[in-house]
Amino acid sequence: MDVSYILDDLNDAQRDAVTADSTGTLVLAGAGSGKTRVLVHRIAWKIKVEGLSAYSILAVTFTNKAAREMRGRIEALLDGNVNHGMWVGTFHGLAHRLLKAHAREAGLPDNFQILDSDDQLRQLKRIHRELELDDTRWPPRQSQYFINGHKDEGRRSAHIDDFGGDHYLSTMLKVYRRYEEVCRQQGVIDFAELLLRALELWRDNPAILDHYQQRFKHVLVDEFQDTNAVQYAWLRLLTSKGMAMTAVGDDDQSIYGWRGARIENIQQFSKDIPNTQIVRLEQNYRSTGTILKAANALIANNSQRMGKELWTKGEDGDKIALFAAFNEQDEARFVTDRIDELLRDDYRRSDIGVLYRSNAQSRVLEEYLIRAGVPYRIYGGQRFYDRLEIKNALAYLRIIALRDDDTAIERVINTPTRGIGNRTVEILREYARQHQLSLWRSAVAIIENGMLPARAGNALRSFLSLIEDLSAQCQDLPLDEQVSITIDKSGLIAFHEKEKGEKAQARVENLQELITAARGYSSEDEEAEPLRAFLDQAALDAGDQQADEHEDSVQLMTLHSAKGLEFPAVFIVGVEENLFPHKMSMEDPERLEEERRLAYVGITRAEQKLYLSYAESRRLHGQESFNSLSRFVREIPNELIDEVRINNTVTRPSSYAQSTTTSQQAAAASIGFGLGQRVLHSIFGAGVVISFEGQGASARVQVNFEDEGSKWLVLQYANLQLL
DNA sequence: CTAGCCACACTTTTT
DNA sequence: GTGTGGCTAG
Repeated sequence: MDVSYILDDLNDAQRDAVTADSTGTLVLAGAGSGKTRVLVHRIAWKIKVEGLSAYSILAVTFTNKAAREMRGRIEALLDGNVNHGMWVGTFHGLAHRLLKAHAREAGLPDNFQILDSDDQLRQLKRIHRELELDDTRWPPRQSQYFINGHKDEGRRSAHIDDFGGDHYLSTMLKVYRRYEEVCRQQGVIDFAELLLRALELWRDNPAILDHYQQRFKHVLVDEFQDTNAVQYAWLRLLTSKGMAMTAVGDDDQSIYGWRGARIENIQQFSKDIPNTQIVRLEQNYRSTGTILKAANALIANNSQRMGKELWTKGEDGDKIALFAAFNEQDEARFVTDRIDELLRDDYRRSDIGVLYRSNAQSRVLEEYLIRAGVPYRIYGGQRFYDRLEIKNALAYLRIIALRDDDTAIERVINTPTRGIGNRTVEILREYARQHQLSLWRSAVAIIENGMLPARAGNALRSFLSLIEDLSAQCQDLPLDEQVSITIDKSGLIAFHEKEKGEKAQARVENLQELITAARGYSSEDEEAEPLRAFLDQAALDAGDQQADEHEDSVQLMTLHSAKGLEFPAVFIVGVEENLFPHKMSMEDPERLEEERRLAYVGITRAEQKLYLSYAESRRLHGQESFNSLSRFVREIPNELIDEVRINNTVTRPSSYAQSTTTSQQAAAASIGFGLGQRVLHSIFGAGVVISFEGQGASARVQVNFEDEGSKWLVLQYANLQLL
């Protein structure tokens, strides 16, 4: 059999990775080095050459998009049917599949529902109210972060020590315990729970684990640097009897530490698995030599790397353009002007990516792009199935599928408003709590008992019959008609139509789009009831296909969402201290390194042209601030950078003390300090002013002290002396 | 119970 | 600048 097509067109390192015969194979795949290709070809190699059955292969990714792409490419490389029986999916999707198959053993009801982060937060808000916690002192978001953080590490409330009643910990624990209880009662599980339960399912049921261990002989993991503790433990458990595992990842592109990703898992891998072969993919097929040199130089400032240096056979290409903007408007103008120039040079709009650190930065860019008549698309942002109107529609469908879905009832019992106010819902909740019933059953009981005032009772009764009517009408109809009837009869369409503003129309359109999505939906699992399957899929898939627009447009996105993408021309805007690296991440060296990896991700998105820009003065959240050029730019060798000179603005990127512009000078004069000014503080000693913001009494300066590191000081109280 | 007003906060995001 | 949530008047 001719299998040369599997290895042709691969470089030596890629071939090593594809054909490696070790128990553990760790592929350190640099940006643009053909990572997915290696994964797909390795699967083909295992099947076609080593004779492994597709049935015994498990491939795990983080996003549905990556899973889809992998499946598509496997099909393209092998003939369509060969991959039948192969498990390819996201961690969460596979966990869901396992739990559906073994719900009882996992301690879950057969019809358990997934609680997405939005519903989780709403639930926590309710718990906070129930426990009479003051929202300002105890923000529900914090509880959410606390709970998810611990679950990502595999800890349930019972595993956490409150150190003898520490106030913060014991309060958080109280919330965590109550949350676990409510979830159990309602038969819902959140995203972190999905993974944790799947792990416990295997850990506590040796027979089930054994079944999957017999089956999966080779496990492949994509974006391995993003795995958290539970995901890694799950993989280890599955492969603990010496099955092969291939992990593909890049420690330099680990940017999700804040949501539980453990970069250490990469180092751990070769320690845990005897006979691990490490393959480095360093040849880059994406970017010019200049861009790669910049990326290499930047990332070399991080400690504790596995070590890797990108190179290309291609040309050095253009230098990196650096523009010092006067303010964020000037920066946006620079970006739009250059985009115009690129478009004149026959770049397509979709060839251009504009990346920023935080979402708030997109507004000004959008204004200027609109003014210049350049179509753009904001990539990422709110997902289709997360939109308010879509979640409302799905809530109705969920109630139709299962009356006892409390989360869904809470969401739409008074949306659109129908006279069921807080008081009535409170009575319902109380009744439900006391009698251990779902909200739906409580509502039925309360009406029968006549426990409500006439008006509220009528309102509630009409809600119940609305659902019953809807349910009866939807019986046996095709999925899209069920959706169509539901959004119409529930009054959601009318509700959103009469909302004011442009948003109203978009919301109605999204609801129409949901019908289209339902029409196009077909479950892989033909046994499952279509509505149920559709709802599960909606919970696990962001549905960004729906949000796709097809007009050729410039792509705007955060640096995080740019990971995995590439563009012939890339702009990275706002390369300023305090913004990028973000001020929330500057104190902690590990988080600073993660910011640097984010910069590395950004730079390596560019194929040919890279533009960096920063603003000497920036208005963000209504506050004006003055920041210096990002340290990340200063870590790029000078000879790779071309300073753009426009309007007599000349900048020297390599030092803090830059030429100042009039506005900065004026602001500096008004508070008495400029960037680079040496000052003396009575306690902290000598330091240098590295940025400042605000005016008058609220003016603050950031000083980098020689001994104490950098601190923000309120000017009024700091008593700084000029040196 | 609802609507309208004001205060407040605000990194990054997938499932 | 924008969205969310709490409070108050009708």
